[in-house]
Amino acid sequence: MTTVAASGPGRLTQAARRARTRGALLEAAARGLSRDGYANLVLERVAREAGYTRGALYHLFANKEDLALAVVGWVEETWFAEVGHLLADDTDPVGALVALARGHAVYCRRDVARVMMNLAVEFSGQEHPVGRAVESVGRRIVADCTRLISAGRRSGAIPPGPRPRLLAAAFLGALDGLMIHLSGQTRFDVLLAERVVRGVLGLPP
Amino acid sequence: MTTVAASGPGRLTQAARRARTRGALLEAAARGLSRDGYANLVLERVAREAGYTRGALYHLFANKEDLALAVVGWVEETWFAEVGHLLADDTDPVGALVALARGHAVYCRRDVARVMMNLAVEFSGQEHPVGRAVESVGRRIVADCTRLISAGRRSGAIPPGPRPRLLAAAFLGALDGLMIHLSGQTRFDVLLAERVVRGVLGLPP
DNA sequence: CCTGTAACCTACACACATGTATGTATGTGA
DNA sequence: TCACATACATACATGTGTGTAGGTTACAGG
Repeated sequence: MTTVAASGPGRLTQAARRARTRGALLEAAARGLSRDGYANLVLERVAREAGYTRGALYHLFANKEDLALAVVGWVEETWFAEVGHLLADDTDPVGALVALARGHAVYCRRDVARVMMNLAVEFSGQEHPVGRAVESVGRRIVADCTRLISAGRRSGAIPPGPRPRLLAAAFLGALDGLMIHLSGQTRFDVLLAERVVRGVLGLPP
Repeated sequence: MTTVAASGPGRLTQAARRARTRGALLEAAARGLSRDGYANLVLERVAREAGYTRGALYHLFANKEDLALAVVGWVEETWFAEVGHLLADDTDPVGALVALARGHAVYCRRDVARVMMNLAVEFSGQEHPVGRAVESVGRRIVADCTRLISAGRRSGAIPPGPRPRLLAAAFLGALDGLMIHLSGQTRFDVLLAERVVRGVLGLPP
């Protein structure tokens, strides 16, 4: 019982405390980035919302940039775990793309979903590590979608048109824009997301 | 010739000087807002890009907020002059909406187009005069589109689905997202914009 | 010309947010 | 229980950007 360290009710091991604090700060930072973006994000507020001070924040993260990068990584992980895995199904490309759109719509019901879109817009055209990280995630998703669209073209399920790479970017952009403007509206989000995919791909309703 | 004031080559009347300087500052600010958004916009750089100093800027505009509001007003004007007037045509609702999408795609080829999207994202959920101005423009366009969609529903040109107000917001959101992710790509932008409209409205390709 | 006014620039004061350095309490292992 | 490391708070230094005040040049009317 030396390593477990007297697991009383309020007693936590160092690693557990660290993980809990880090998680709270990450979550608060994600909410903050969703609301205010990177430039307007003030670390004092992030720390306070998590129940700590900036001291704790700078103990867990090197700086503001490092914190934002951690949030991006965290969002990327959860997104791929909940939605992105649908992109692995190569047997039914159109079905997978539609499922992705529907899944993304559901994912976007959380406020955290705005993080990536916010940062993508804020850093577009800039040379900033956070912007690069966001773009990297975007490129990864675009690449997966491109593969599916190409497969759909070969099988004849998707009609001819712009090349797959461009179509994938267009599809994801339109989907993102849709979800942004529909924030809070959970009644028809899935239906509209599906309509957008089919529309961009040139499929009938 | 007292009022015209010796119109030599370099000689300008006061009002003309003022208008020219104001225009240059507005244009530089619009480019700046397109690139950096509001928070990251630094007035020193805006003034320098226009060929002046911050002194001139503060002589022409009350403050940063006032400058941004002027830019929003300017973009609103040019957009309605070039694209928005298409919304007045009530005889063919679907045709008008498609024309709007195509026109918006062309309009978005300019970098200035990102201004509204940038500011909308940055101030979404905030209580800021600039954000309110942007939202006001958005509401105006949504209202016009809603009217057209309702007309299309009544005439049977648009199939049933979510209520017109929501459909209009979805359509414009998807269109904006599309144009953002397609920036620079002028080869298929119009085609894809049209596909998005038809898709969201539930029309066949 | 010559005086007032408008356009514009330079210099300064202030606010605010980041990052760092230092201090304190709590957990960890011998 | 003692020495040490870790989690976290407080206080300070610095940079950067906005807004303002005081000058300088160009225009306008008598």
